[in-house]
Amino acid sequence: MQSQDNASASGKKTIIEPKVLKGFRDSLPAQEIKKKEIIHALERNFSSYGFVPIDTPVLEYTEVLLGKGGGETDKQIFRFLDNGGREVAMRFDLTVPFARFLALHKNEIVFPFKRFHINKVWRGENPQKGRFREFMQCDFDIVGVDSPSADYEILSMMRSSFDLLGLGNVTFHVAHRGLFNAFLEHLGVSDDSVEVLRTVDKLRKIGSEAVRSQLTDLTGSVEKADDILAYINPKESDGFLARLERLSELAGNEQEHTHRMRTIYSLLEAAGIASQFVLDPSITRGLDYYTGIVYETFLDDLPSIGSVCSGGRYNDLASLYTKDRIPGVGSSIGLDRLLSALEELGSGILTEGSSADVLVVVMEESLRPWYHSVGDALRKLGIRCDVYLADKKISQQFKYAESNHIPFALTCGSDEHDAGTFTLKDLRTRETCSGLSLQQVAQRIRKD
RNA sequence: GUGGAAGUAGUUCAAUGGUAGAGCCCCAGGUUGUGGUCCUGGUUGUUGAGGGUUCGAGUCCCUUCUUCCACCCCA
Repeated sequence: MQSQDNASASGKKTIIEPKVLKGFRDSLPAQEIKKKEIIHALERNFSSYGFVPIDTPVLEYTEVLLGKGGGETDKQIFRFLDNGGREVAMRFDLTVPFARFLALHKNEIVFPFKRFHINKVWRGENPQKGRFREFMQCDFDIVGVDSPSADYEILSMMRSSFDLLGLGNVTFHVAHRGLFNAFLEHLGVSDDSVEVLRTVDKLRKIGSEAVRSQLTDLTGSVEKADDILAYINPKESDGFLARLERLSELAGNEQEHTHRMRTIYSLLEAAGIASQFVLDPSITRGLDYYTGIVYETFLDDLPSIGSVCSGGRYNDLASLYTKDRIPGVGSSIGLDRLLSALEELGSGILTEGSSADVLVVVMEESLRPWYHSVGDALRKLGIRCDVYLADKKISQQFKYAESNHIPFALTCGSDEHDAGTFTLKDLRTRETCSGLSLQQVAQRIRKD
């Protein structure tokens, strides 16, 4: 604003186009308030399980993020030389930095260690529906212990998280990577296991027939392709345990992983939440570091959006950075995708994002000091209070409140000032109540 | 990275190759010790950007950017 004079003095001012980068976006208050609400709800839930928050730097050494292999040119990560000539990269997930974090701080951490991490990550891939170059990820993991209890607790926390977001209609599809690998070994195709896993992972997307032909190409055998399809397509009628037994048989009566899954399931049953968990052997997760249980989460009311929370057990994640073996199990919520799902489903959890509980209307400019003191008094009573800051007509002030979804207005003039009473107006019903004390005002607002 | 569609006011959309418009929003004013109606007036555009064809381009052609959709990929 101040620069306008300078600009006119020097003729035309050059305007810089206020654009944002491809795949990046601003978040306006209406959006940001909702996002923060979700995050707070999740944080409260995680804390209630004894999880603690951590953070890691946005930038890491490129070699740390890419790992030793680092051969793949496709890695779509933001990387550059910093001013000191260091090769740096922006984190593309929260898991790899966490592994580095564990290796570095393993002696300062008490295991089992339960942490959550909600923050932004960056990937340079092409943006499309629900996929951006900058997005929020929400990770929660238990490391330092390889037990069914830990596996169960992550699942339990996933369920309670969706429940408290008003998304009770979710189904968790779980499988076991170790069991699947045992099956592939039994079948004699373990050499191609990574490719097979990736192909199987596409089942939901490209369908049975396409997967079958791809598997045939991959294994060079129609029989083997059909065997794999038989593994990943369980009978509809079978329940969790019946499916598990069948998978175990197909894997040559595999015992260890089968037993683990049985134990996890019994924990889910004991908690009374087993019905929301489906054994779905087609879930593999494309990532190759998973070794145990893996899972993806689908909204029953909006399956088209895909998985909104996925993860699994990895028993050698930190091995890139330390000789110590640090087992872990964790899960990750795609917050942006979840938020768009909540909006599409019209979830009641998302309020309209009010900036304050009450607006103190400035009826008379001369009373402005008093209005400010009333605001302070209400804040001390725990009320979010907005005192109108400009010199505008009352109608404008009401419009301001409406635009910001502020539910109440305090409309007091000299009469109230002299009498020491307050008039509160409910802006939604337009009901006005006069002669209130400040405590009564706070009480009415709180009751809302 | 590959392919398809689309970009016009803050927003939603118009405009046979012939002067860029409307609704909503926004702003100012009128009326009112308390805003939803009403009245008056007003702002808003390098038609995403750059080039070309044409007497003339929002419209046709090329390039580029962005968005959306699909593929690839998803550590």
